Amino acid sequence: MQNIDFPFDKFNFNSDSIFEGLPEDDITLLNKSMVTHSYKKGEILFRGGSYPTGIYYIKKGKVKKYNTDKEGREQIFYVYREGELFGYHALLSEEKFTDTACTIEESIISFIPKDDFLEAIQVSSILSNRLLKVMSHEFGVLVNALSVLAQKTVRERLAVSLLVLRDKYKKENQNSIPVELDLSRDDLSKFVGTARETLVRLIHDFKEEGLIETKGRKIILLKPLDISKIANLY
Amino acid sequence: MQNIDFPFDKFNFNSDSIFEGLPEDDITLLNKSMVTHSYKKGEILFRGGSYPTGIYYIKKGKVKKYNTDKEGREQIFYVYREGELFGYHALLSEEKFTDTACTIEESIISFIPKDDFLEAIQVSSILSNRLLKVMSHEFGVLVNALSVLAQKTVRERLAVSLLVLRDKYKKENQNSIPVELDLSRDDLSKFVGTARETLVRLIHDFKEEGLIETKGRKIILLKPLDISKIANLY
DNA sequence: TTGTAAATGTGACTAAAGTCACACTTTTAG
DNA sequence: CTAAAAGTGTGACTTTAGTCACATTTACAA
Repeated sequence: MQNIDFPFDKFNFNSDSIFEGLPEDDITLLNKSMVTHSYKKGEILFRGGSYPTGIYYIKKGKVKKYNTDKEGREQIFYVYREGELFGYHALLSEEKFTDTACTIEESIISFIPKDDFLEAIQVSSILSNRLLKVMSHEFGVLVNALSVLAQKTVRERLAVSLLVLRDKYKKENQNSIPVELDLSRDDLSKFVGTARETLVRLIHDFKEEGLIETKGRKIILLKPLDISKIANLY
Repeated sequence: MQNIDFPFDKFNFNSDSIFEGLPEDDITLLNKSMVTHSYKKGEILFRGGSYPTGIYYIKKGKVKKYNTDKEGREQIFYVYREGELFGYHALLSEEKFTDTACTIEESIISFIPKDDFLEAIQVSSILSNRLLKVMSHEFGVLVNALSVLAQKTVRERLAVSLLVLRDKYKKENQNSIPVELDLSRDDLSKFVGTARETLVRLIHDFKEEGLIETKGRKIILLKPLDISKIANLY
Protein backbone atom coordinates (compact mmCIF):
# COMPACT_ATOMS: atom_id res chain seq x y z
CA MET A 1 0.00 0.00 0.00
CA GLN A 2 1.26 3.40 -0.91
CA ASN A 3 1.87 6.17 1.60
CA ILE A 4 -0.23 9.26 1.09
CA ASP A 5 0.92 12.79 1.68
CA PHE A 6 -2.34 14.59 2.22
CA PRO A 7 -3.24 17.21 4.86
CA PHE A 8 -6.16 15.36 6.47
CA ASP A 9 -6.02 17.73 9.44
CA LYS A 10 -7.07 20.58 7.21
CA PHE A 11 -10.25 18.74 6.24
CA ASN A 12 -11.26 17.20 9.54
CA PHE A 13 -13.14 18.89 12.39
CA ASN A 14 -11.61 16.70 15.12
CA SER A 15 -14.82 16.84 17.11
CA ASP A 16 -13.88 13.42 18.51
CA SER A 17 -11.40 15.11 20.80
CA ILE A 18 -14.10 17.03 22.69
CA PHE A 19 -15.18 14.10 24.85
CA GLU A 20 -11.87 12.22 24.77
CA GLY A 21 -10.65 11.43 28.28
CA LEU A 22 -13.00 13.89 29.96
CA PRO A 23 -13.14 13.71 33.81
CA GLU A 24 -15.70 11.27 35.30
CA ASP A 25 -17.85 14.07 36.75
CA ASP A 26 -18.26 15.75 33.40
CA ILE A 27 -19.13 12.47 31.71
CA THR A 28 -21.71 11.71 34.39
CA LEU A 29 -23.33 15.09 33.91
CA LEU A 30 -23.46 14.69 30.15
CA ASN A 31 -24.83 11.16 30.44
CA LYS A 32 -27.57 12.22 32.85
CA SER A 33 -30.38 12.45 30.34
CA MET A 34 -28.62 11.07 27.31
CA VAL A 35 -30.75 8.92 25.04
CA THR A 36 -29.48 6.66 22.29
CA HIS A 37 -31.44 5.96 19.14
CA SER A 38 -31.20 3.87 16.02
CA TYR A 39 -31.66 5.57 12.65
CA LYS A 40 -32.25 4.29 9.17
CA LYS A 41 -30.44 5.67 6.15
CA GLY A 42 -31.83 9.05 5.15
CA GLU A 43 -33.32 10.15 8.46
CA ILE A 44 -33.08 13.82 9.34
CA LEU A 45 -31.77 14.69 12.81
CA PHE A 46 -32.35 18.40 12.56
CA ARG A 47 -33.25 20.84 9.88
CA GLY A 48 -31.93 24.31 9.11
CA GLY A 49 -34.28 26.95 10.52
CA SER A 50 -35.43 24.93 13.53
CA TYR A 51 -34.34 25.53 17.13
CA PRO A 52 -31.68 23.31 18.70
CA THR A 53 -32.68 21.10 21.62
CA GLY A 54 -29.41 19.29 22.20
CA ILE A 55 -26.28 17.81 20.67
CA TYR A 56 -25.55 14.53 18.92
CA TYR A 57 -22.83 11.92 19.27
CA ILE A 58 -22.39 9.23 16.64
CA LYS A 59 -21.80 5.79 18.11
CA LYS A 60 -22.07 4.11 14.75
CA GLY A 61 -22.79 5.25 11.21
CA LYS A 62 -22.41 8.43 9.18
CA VAL A 63 -24.17 11.77 8.96
CA LYS A 64 -24.04 14.39 6.22
CA LYS A 65 -24.35 18.07 7.00
CA TYR A 66 -25.66 20.32 4.28
CA ASN A 67 -27.20 23.64 3.38
CA THR A 68 -30.19 23.97 1.13
CA ASP A 69 -30.58 26.92 -1.19
CA LYS A 70 -33.69 28.69 -2.44
CA GLU A 71 -34.23 26.12 -5.19
CA GLY A 72 -33.76 23.21 -2.79
CA ARG A 73 -30.28 22.26 -3.98
CA GLU A 74 -28.08 20.67 -1.32
CA GLN A 75 -24.49 21.59 -0.63
CA ILE A 76 -22.87 18.94 1.56
CA PHE A 77 -20.00 20.52 3.46
CA TYR A 78 -19.11 17.76 5.89
CA VAL A 79 -19.54 14.06 6.59
CA TYR A 80 -19.39 13.00 10.25
CA ARG A 81 -18.35 9.49 11.17
CA GLU A 82 -18.40 7.26 14.25
CA GLY A 83 -16.99 9.04 17.30
CA GLU A 84 -17.81 12.56 16.10
CA LEU A 85 -19.96 15.10 17.87
CA PHE A 86 -22.20 17.65 16.18
CA GLY A 87 -25.06 20.07 16.65
CA TYR A 88 -23.35 22.30 19.20
CA HIS A 89 -22.91 25.37 17.01
CA ALA A 90 -26.53 26.47 16.96
CA LEU A 91 -26.76 25.82 20.70
CA LEU A 92 -23.72 27.93 21.53
CA SER A 93 -24.53 30.75 19.14
CA GLU A 94 -28.11 30.85 20.45
CA GLU A 95 -29.40 30.78 16.91
CA LYS A 96 -31.52 28.47 14.81
CA PHE A 97 -29.76 25.65 13.00
CA THR A 98 -28.23 27.01 9.81
CA ASP A 99 -27.72 23.57 8.32
CA THR A 100 -29.40 20.17 8.13
CA ALA A 101 -28.07 16.85 9.46
CA CYS A 102 -29.11 13.57 7.85
CA THR A 103 -27.86 9.99 8.17
CA ILE A 104 -26.36 8.48 5.03
CA GLU A 105 -26.28 4.96 6.41
CA GLU A 106 -27.84 3.03 9.30
CA SER A 107 -26.61 4.76 12.45
CA ILE A 108 -26.73 4.69 16.21
CA ILE A 109 -26.70 8.19 17.66
CA SER A 110 -26.82 9.54 21.21
CA PHE A 111 -28.62 12.74 22.07
CA ILE A 112 -27.59 15.00 24.95
CA PRO A 113 -30.24 17.60 25.88
CA LYS A 114 -29.41 21.28 25.64
CA ASP A 115 -29.53 22.03 29.38
CA ASP A 116 -27.16 19.22 30.36
CA PHE A 117 -24.67 20.25 27.73
CA LEU A 118 -24.80 23.96 28.59
CA GLU A 119 -24.48 23.16 32.30
CA ALA A 120 -21.48 20.92 31.63
CA ILE A 121 -19.78 23.78 29.79
CA GLN A 122 -20.33 26.18 32.68
CA VAL A 123 -19.11 23.60 35.22
CA SER A 124 -16.18 22.17 33.31
CA SER A 125 -13.45 24.48 32.07
CA ILE A 126 -11.85 21.47 30.40
CA LEU A 127 -14.93 20.98 28.27
CA SER A 128 -15.24 24.64 27.38
CA ASN A 129 -11.55 24.80 26.50
CA ARG A 130 -11.96 21.74 24.33
CA LEU A 131 -14.80 23.42 22.50
CA LEU A 132 -12.76 26.58 21.98
CA LYS A 133 -9.95 24.51 20.56
CA VAL A 134 -12.13 22.41 18.28
CA MET A 135 -14.18 25.32 16.95
CA SER A 136 -11.15 27.42 16.18
CA HIS A 137 -9.78 24.42 14.29
CA GLU A 138 -13.07 24.03 12.44
CA PHE A 139 -12.70 27.63 11.29
CA GLY A 140 -9.52 26.71 9.44
CA VAL A 141 -11.15 23.63 7.96
CA LEU A 142 -14.04 25.62 6.53
CA VAL A 143 -11.78 28.36 5.20
CA ASN A 144 -9.75 25.67 3.55
CA ALA A 145 -12.84 24.10 2.01
CA LEU A 146 -13.83 27.54 0.74
CA SER A 147 -10.50 28.02 -1.01
CA VAL A 148 -10.62 24.58 -2.58
CA LEU A 149 -14.07 25.28 -3.94
CA ALA A 150 -13.03 28.68 -5.28
CA GLN A 151 -9.70 27.72 -6.78
CA LYS A 152 -9.68 24.07 -7.79
CA THR A 153 -11.17 22.41 -10.84
CA VAL A 154 -13.90 19.81 -10.42
CA ARG A 155 -11.37 17.09 -11.21
CA GLU A 156 -9.08 18.31 -8.46
CA ARG A 157 -11.97 18.65 -6.04
CA LEU A 158 -13.08 15.10 -6.76
CA ALA A 159 -9.58 13.88 -5.89
CA VAL A 160 -9.66 15.89 -2.65
CA SER A 161 -13.14 14.61 -1.81
CA LEU A 162 -12.21 10.98 -2.40
CA LEU A 163 -9.29 11.28 -0.01
CA VAL A 164 -11.30 13.12 2.63
CA LEU A 165 -14.02 10.50 2.42
CA ARG A 166 -11.41 7.73 2.46
CA ASP A 167 -10.67 8.76 6.03
CA LYS A 168 -14.36 8.58 6.85
CA TYR A 169 -14.83 5.12 5.37
CA LYS A 170 -11.55 3.64 6.51
CA LYS A 171 -11.95 0.83 9.02
CA GLU A 172 -9.58 0.21 11.93
CA ASN A 173 -6.40 -1.58 10.90
CA GLN A 174 -7.33 -1.26 7.29
CA ASN A 175 -4.03 -0.08 5.94
CA SER A 176 -3.33 -2.82 3.46
CA ILE A 177 -6.80 -3.17 1.92
CA PRO A 178 -8.11 -0.45 -0.41
CA VAL A 179 -10.90 1.62 1.17
CA GLU A 180 -14.42 1.35 -0.28
CA LEU A 181 -16.67 4.42 -0.34
CA ASP A 182 -20.34 3.64 -0.19
CA LEU A 183 -22.39 6.71 -0.98
CA SER A 184 -24.65 7.78 -3.82
CA ARG A 185 -23.36 9.63 -6.86
CA ASP A 186 -25.83 12.30 -5.95
CA ASP A 187 -24.36 12.83 -2.50
CA LEU A 188 -20.82 12.67 -3.82
CA SER A 189 -21.60 15.29 -6.46
CA LYS A 190 -23.10 17.55 -3.79
CA PHE A 191 -20.01 17.06 -1.66
CA VAL A 192 -17.66 17.87 -4.54
CA GLY A 193 -19.87 20.77 -5.58
CA THR A 194 -20.72 19.83 -9.15
CA ALA A 195 -23.48 18.37 -11.31
CA ARG A 196 -24.13 14.64 -10.99
CA GLU A 197 -23.40 14.09 -14.69
CA THR A 198 -20.05 15.85 -14.44
CA LEU A 199 -19.16 13.72 -11.43
CA VAL A 200 -20.13 10.49 -13.20
CA ARG A 201 -17.92 11.36 -16.17
CA LEU A 202 -14.95 12.05 -13.89
CA ILE A 203 -15.50 8.79 -12.00
CA HIS A 204 -15.35 7.15 -15.41
CA ASP A 205 -12.04 8.91 -16.17
CA PHE A 206 -10.54 7.93 -12.81
CA LYS A 207 -11.51 4.34 -13.53
CA GLU A 208 -9.85 4.41 -16.94
CA GLU A 209 -6.72 5.83 -15.34
CA GLY A 210 -6.70 2.89 -12.94
CA LEU A 211 -7.02 5.08 -9.84
CA ILE A 212 -10.26 3.59 -8.68
CA GLU A 213 -12.59 0.67 -9.31
CA THR A 214 -16.33 0.51 -8.88
CA LYS A 215 -18.51 -2.27 -7.51
CA GLY A 216 -22.11 -1.23 -7.96
CA ARG A 217 -22.19 2.26 -6.55
CA LYS A 218 -19.20 1.58 -4.34
CA ILE A 219 -15.93 3.27 -5.21
CA ILE A 220 -12.74 1.41 -4.37
CA LEU A 221 -9.71 3.65 -3.93
CA LEU A 222 -6.86 1.72 -5.51
CA LYS A 223 -4.19 4.41 -5.75
CA PRO A 224 -4.62 7.08 -3.07
CA LEU A 225 -1.11 8.37 -3.71
CA ASP A 226 -1.86 9.08 -7.35
CA ILE A 227 -5.21 10.56 -6.39
CA SER A 228 -3.43 12.93 -4.00
CA LYS A 229 -1.24 14.04 -6.88
CA ILE A 230 -4.33 14.96 -8.88
CA ALA A 231 -5.66 16.87 -5.86
CA ASN A 232 -2.68 19.13 -6.49
CA LEU A 233 -2.76 20.80 -3.10
CA TYR A 234 0.94 21.36 -2.54
CA MET B 1 -33.18 55.44 0.45
CA GLN B 2 -34.58 52.00 -0.13
CA ASN B 3 -34.87 49.39 2.59
CA ILE B 4 -32.85 46.27 2.03
CA ASP B 5 -33.91 42.79 2.96
CA PHE B 6 -30.59 41.00 3.17
CA PRO B 7 -29.36 38.56 5.85
CA PHE B 8 -26.28 40.49 6.97
CA ASP B 9 -26.03 38.31 10.08
CA LYS B 10 -25.24 35.32 7.91
CA PHE B 11 -22.23 37.09 6.44
CA ASN B 12 -20.80 38.82 9.49
CA PHE B 13 -18.60 37.29 12.17
CA ASN B 14 -19.77 39.65 14.94
CA SER B 15 -16.34 39.60 16.50
CA ASP B 16 -17.11 43.10 17.81
CA SER B 17 -19.27 41.56 20.50
CA ILE B 18 -16.35 39.74 22.14
CA PHE B 19 -15.02 42.80 23.96
CA GLU B 20 -18.31 44.70 24.19
CA GLY B 21 -19.11 45.68 27.77
CA LEU B 22 -16.54 43.32 29.26
CA PRO B 23 -15.93 43.75 33.05
CA GLU B 24 -13.22 46.26 34.07
CA ASP B 25 -10.90 43.56 35.43
CA ASP B 26 -10.87 41.66 32.16
CA ILE B 27 -10.26 44.83 30.17
CA THR B 28 -7.36 45.75 32.44
CA LEU B 29 -5.79 42.34 31.99
CA LEU B 30 -6.13 42.50 28.21
CA ASN B 31 -4.74 46.02 28.11
CA LYS B 32 -1.72 45.13 30.23
CA SER B 33 0.76 44.71 27.40
CA MET B 34 -1.38 45.91 24.53
CA VAL B 35 0.44 47.92 21.88
CA THR B 36 -1.17 50.02 19.20
CA HIS B 37 0.38 50.53 15.79
CA SER B 38 -0.25 52.43 12.59
CA TYR B 39 -0.22 50.53 9.31
CA LYS B 40 -0.07 51.61 5.70
CA LYS B 41 -2.23 50.05 3.02
CA GLY B 42 -0.98 46.58 2.07
CA GLU B 43 0.93 45.71 5.23
CA ILE B 44 0.80 42.09 6.36
CA LEU B 45 -0.05 41.45 10.01
CA PHE B 46 0.49 37.72 9.90
CA ARG B 47 1.05 35.10 7.27
CA GLY B 48 -0.34 31.60 6.89
CA GLY B 49 2.17 29.04 8.16
CA SER B 50 3.67 31.22 10.88
CA TYR B 51 3.05 30.85 14.61
CA PRO B 52 0.60 33.17 16.37
CA THR B 53 1.96 35.55 19.00
CA GLY B 54 -1.22 37.41 19.86
CA ILE B 55 -4.52 38.80 18.66
CA TYR B 56 -5.48 41.97 16.83
CA TYR B 57 -8.13 44.61 17.35
CA ILE B 58 -8.91 47.14 14.63
CA LYS B 59 -9.31 50.68 15.96
CA LYS B 60 -9.47 52.15 12.49
CA GLY B 61 -9.18 50.78 8.98
CA LYS B 62 -9.82 47.50 7.21
CA VAL B 63 -8.09 44.14 6.96
CA LYS B 64 -8.56 41.37 4.42
CA LYS B 65 -8.14 37.74 5.39
CA TYR B 66 -7.18 35.32 2.66
CA ASN B 67 -5.76 31.95 1.78
CA THR B 68 -3.06 31.48 -0.81
CA ASP B 69 -2.94 28.39 -2.97
CA LYS B 70 -0.01 26.55 -4.51
CA GLU B 71 0.17 28.94 -7.45
CA GLY B 72 -0.02 31.98 -5.18
CA ARG B 73 -3.61 32.87 -5.99
CA GLU B 74 -5.47 34.62 -3.17
CA GLN B 75 -8.95 33.77 -2.00
CA ILE B 76 -10.29 36.55 0.23
CA PHE B 77 -12.90 35.09 2.57
CA TYR B 78 -13.47 38.01 4.92
CA VAL B 79 -12.99 41.73 5.33
CA TYR B 80 -12.68 43.00 8.90
CA ARG B 81 -13.59 46.57 9.75
CA GLU B 82 -13.15 48.97 12.65
CA GLY B 83 -14.19 47.40 15.95
CA GLU B 84 -13.52 43.82 14.88
CA LEU B 85 -11.15 41.38 16.52
CA PHE B 86 -9.13 38.71 14.71
CA GLY B 87 -6.24 36.31 14.96
CA TYR B 88 -7.61 34.25 17.84
CA HIS B 89 -8.31 31.05 15.93
CA ALA B 90 -4.72 29.93 15.48
CA LEU B 91 -4.01 30.80 19.11
CA LEU B 92 -6.92 28.77 20.44
CA SER B 93 -6.42 25.80 18.14
CA GLU B 94 -2.70 25.77 19.00
CA GLU B 95 -1.85 25.62 15.31
CA LYS B 96 -0.03 27.80 12.84
CA PHE B 97 -2.01 30.51 11.10
CA THR B 98 -3.93 28.96 8.22
CA ASP B 99 -4.61 32.33 6.61
CA THR B 100 -2.99 35.68 5.99
CA ALA B 101 -4.14 39.09 7.27
CA CYS B 102 -3.32 42.26 5.35
CA THR B 103 -4.53 45.85 5.60
CA ILE B 104 -6.42 47.17 2.60
CA GLU B 105 -6.33 50.77 3.77
CA GLU B 106 -4.45 52.86 6.31
CA SER B 107 -5.25 51.33 9.68
CA ILE B 108 -4.67 51.63 13.40
CA ILE B 109 -4.51 48.23 15.05
CA SER B 110 -3.94 47.08 18.63
CA PHE B 111 -2.03 43.92 19.44
CA ILE B 112 -2.68 41.85 22.56
CA PRO B 113 0.06 39.30 23.31
CA LYS B 114 -0.78 35.61 23.41
CA ASP B 115 -0.20 35.09 27.13
CA ASP B 116 -2.42 37.96 28.24
CA PHE B 117 -5.21 36.78 26.00
CA LEU B 118 -4.97 33.15 27.08
CA GLU B 119 -4.83 34.17 30.73
CA ALA B 120 -7.89 36.36 30.30
CA ILE B 121 -9.81 33.42 28.87
CA GLN B 122 -8.91 31.19 31.81
CA VAL B 123 -9.80 33.90 34.32
CA SER B 124 -12.95 35.25 32.71
CA SER B 125 -15.80 32.88 31.96
CA ILE B 126 -17.61 35.79 30.34
CA LEU B 127 -14.82 36.14 27.81
CA SER B 128 -14.61 32.43 27.10
CA ASN B 129 -18.39 32.22 26.72
CA ARG B 130 -18.27 35.16 24.32
CA LEU B 131 -15.68 33.36 22.24
CA LEU B 132 -17.74 30.18 22.18
CA LYS B 133 -20.72 32.18 21.00
CA VAL B 134 -18.84 34.13 18.35
CA MET B 135 -16.96 31.13 16.95
CA SER B 136 -20.08 29.01 16.69
CA HIS B 137 -21.69 31.88 14.82
CA GLU B 138 -18.65 32.14 12.56
CA PHE B 139 -19.15 28.51 11.68
CA GLY B 140 -22.53 29.33 10.19
CA VAL B 141 -21.11 32.29 8.33
CA LEU B 142 -18.41 30.21 6.66
CA VAL B 143 -20.80 27.40 5.79
CA ASN B 144 -23.04 30.01 4.25
CA ALA B 145 -20.16 31.47 2.24
CA LEU B 146 -19.32 27.96 1.07
CA SER B 147 -22.85 27.39 -0.22
CA VAL B 148 -22.95 30.73 -1.99
CA LEU B 149 -19.68 29.94 -3.72
CA ALA B 150 -20.88 26.47 -4.73
CA GLN B 151 -24.37 27.35 -5.84
CA LYS B 152 -24.52 30.94 -7.07
CA THR B 153 -23.43 32.41 -10.37
CA VAL B 154 -20.68 35.01 -10.46
CA ARG B 155 -23.29 37.69 -11.08
CA GLU B 156 -25.23 36.65 -7.99
CA ARG B 157 -22.05 36.44 -5.94
CA LEU B 158 -21.05 39.93 -7.02
CA ALA B 159 -24.41 41.21 -5.79
CA VAL B 160 -23.93 39.41 -2.47
CA SER B 161 -20.38 40.72 -2.14
CA LEU B 162 -21.38 44.31 -2.84
CA LEU B 163 -23.99 44.17 -0.08
CA VAL B 164 -21.64 42.47 2.39
CA LEU B 165 -18.98 45.06 1.68
CA ARG B 166 -21.57 47.84 1.87
CA ASP B 167 -21.86 47.03 5.56
CA LYS B 168 -18.10 47.25 5.92
CA TYR B 169 -17.82 50.62 4.17
CA LYS B 170 -20.95 52.18 5.62
CA LYS B 171 -20.25 55.13 7.87
CA GLU B 172 -22.23 55.95 11.01
CA ASN B 173 -25.52 57.71 10.30
CA GLN B 174 -25.04 57.18 6.62
CA ASN B 175 -28.47 55.91 5.79
CA SER B 176 -29.49 58.48 3.24
CA ILE B 177 -26.25 58.72 1.26
CA PRO B 178 -25.23 55.85 -1.05
CA VAL B 179 -22.26 53.87 0.29
CA GLU B 180 -18.94 54.04 -1.58
CA LEU B 181 -16.72 50.96 -1.75
CA ASP B 182 -13.04 51.72 -2.11
CA LEU B 183 -11.10 48.61 -2.97
CA SER B 184 -9.22 47.37 -6.00
CA ARG B 185 -10.89 45.33 -8.75
CA ASP B 186 -8.29 42.71 -7.99
CA ASP B 187 -9.33 42.39 -4.35
CA LEU B 188 -13.01 42.49 -5.22
CA SER B 189 -12.56 39.71 -7.78
CA LYS B 190 -10.74 37.61 -5.18
CA PHE B 191 -13.53 38.24 -2.72
CA VAL B 192 -16.22 37.28 -5.23
CA GLY B 193 -14.15 34.32 -6.36
CA THR B 194 -13.75 35.05 -10.05
CA ALA B 195 -11.28 36.35 -12.64
CA ARG B 196 -10.61 40.10 -12.64
CA GLU B 197 -11.80 40.41 -16.24
CA THR B 198 -15.10 38.71 -15.47
CA LEU B 199 -15.60 41.02 -12.51
CA VAL B 200 -14.88 44.13 -14.57
CA ARG B 201 -17.45 43.09 -17.16
CA LEU B 202 -20.09 42.55 -14.50
CA ILE B 203 -19.33 45.90 -12.89
CA HIS B 204 -19.91 47.34 -16.35
CA ASP B 205 -23.29 45.57 -16.58
CA PHE B 206 -24.37 46.74 -13.12
CA LYS B 207 -23.49 50.28 -14.16
CA GLU B 208 -25.58 50.01 -17.33
CA GLU B 209 -28.47 48.72 -15.27
CA GLY B 210 -28.21 51.79 -13.06
CA LEU B 211 -27.49 49.78 -9.91
CA ILE B 212 -24.13 51.34 -9.26
CA GLU B 213 -21.91 54.20 -10.35
CA THR B 214 -18.15 54.35 -10.40
CA LYS B 215 -15.82 57.19 -9.46
CA GLY B 216 -12.29 56.12 -10.30
CA ARG B 217 -12.04 52.72 -8.72
CA LYS B 218 -14.73 53.54 -6.19
CA ILE B 219 -18.08 51.82 -6.55
CA ILE B 220 -21.14 53.74 -5.42
CA LEU B 221 -24.08 51.54 -4.47
CA LEU B 222 -27.10 53.40 -5.81
CA LYS B 223 -29.77 50.72 -5.53
CA PRO B 224 -29.01 48.21 -2.78
CA LEU B 225 -32.56 46.89 -2.90
CA ASP B 226 -32.28 45.95 -6.55
CA ILE B 227 -28.83 44.52 -5.94
CA SER B 228 -30.28 42.31 -3.21
CA LYS B 229 -32.81 41.03 -5.72
CA ILE B 230 -29.99 39.99 -8.03
CA ALA B 231 -28.29 38.26 -5.10
CA ASN B 232 -31.33 35.98 -5.21
CA LEU B 233 -30.81 34.52 -1.74
CA TYR B 234 -34.41 34.03 -0.68
C1' DT C 1 4.87 68.18 -13.90
C1' DT C 2 5.75 64.39 -16.37
C1' DG C 3 7.30 59.75 -17.17
C1' DT C 4 6.59 55.18 -15.60
C1' DA C 5 4.33 51.65 -13.43
C1' DA C 6 0.22 49.88 -11.87
C1' DA C 7 -4.51 49.31 -12.35
C1' DT C 8 -8.55 49.11 -15.14
C1' DG C 9 -11.19 48.01 -19.19
C1' DT C 10 -12.24 45.51 -23.64
C1' DG C 11 -12.27 42.08 -27.48
C1' DA C 12 -11.68 37.51 -29.23
C1' DC C 13 -11.19 33.05 -28.21
C1' DT C 14 -11.03 28.69 -25.36
C1' DA C 15 -12.05 25.69 -21.87
C1' DA C 16 -14.81 23.99 -18.26
C1' DA C 17 -18.82 22.66 -16.52
C1' DG C 18 -23.93 22.62 -16.62
C1' DT C 19 -28.34 21.15 -18.79
C1' DC C 20 -31.46 18.24 -21.16
C1' DA C 21 -32.90 14.03 -22.92
C1' DC C 22 -32.84 9.46 -22.53
C1' DA C 23 -31.07 4.49 -21.99
C1' DC C 24 -29.70 1.23 -18.82
C1' DT C 25 -29.21 -0.87 -14.21
C1' DT C 26 -30.12 -1.70 -9.50
C1' DT C 27 -33.06 -1.50 -5.58
C1' DT C 28 -37.28 -1.78 -3.31
C1' DA C 29 -42.04 -2.52 -2.16
C1' DG C 30 -46.16 -4.95 -2.83
C1' DC D 1 -41.29 -12.47 -8.23
C1' DT D 2 -42.19 -8.63 -10.66
C1' DA D 3 -43.41 -3.90 -11.58
C1' DA D 4 -42.24 0.57 -10.44
C1' DA D 5 -39.13 3.66 -8.75
C1' DA D 6 -34.80 5.22 -7.86
C1' DG D 7 -30.26 5.59 -9.14
C1' DT D 8 -26.50 5.46 -12.62
C1' DG D 9 -24.38 6.33 -17.07
C1' DT D 10 -23.88 8.60 -21.75
C1' DG D 11 -24.37 11.77 -25.77
C1' DA D 12 -25.22 16.27 -27.71
C1' DC D 13 -25.50 20.79 -26.89
C1' DT D 14 -25.42 25.33 -24.36
C1' DT D 15 -23.86 28.42 -21.17
C1' DT D 16 -20.68 30.35 -18.22
C1' DA D 17 -16.57 31.84 -16.99
C1' DG D 18 -11.51 31.81 -17.71
C1' DT D 19 -7.41 33.12 -20.55
C1' DC D 20 -4.59 35.89 -23.43
C1' DA D 21 -3.45 39.99 -25.63
C1' DC D 22 -3.56 44.58 -25.60
C1' DA D 23 -5.57 49.51 -25.19
C1' DT D 24 -6.57 52.99 -21.96
C1' DT D 25 -6.66 55.29 -17.70
C1' DT D 26 -5.07 56.38 -13.13
C1' DA D 27 -1.78 56.84 -9.44
C1' DC D 28 2.53 57.98 -7.96
C1' DA D 29 7.32 59.11 -7.49
C1' DA D 30 11.33 61.54 -9.31
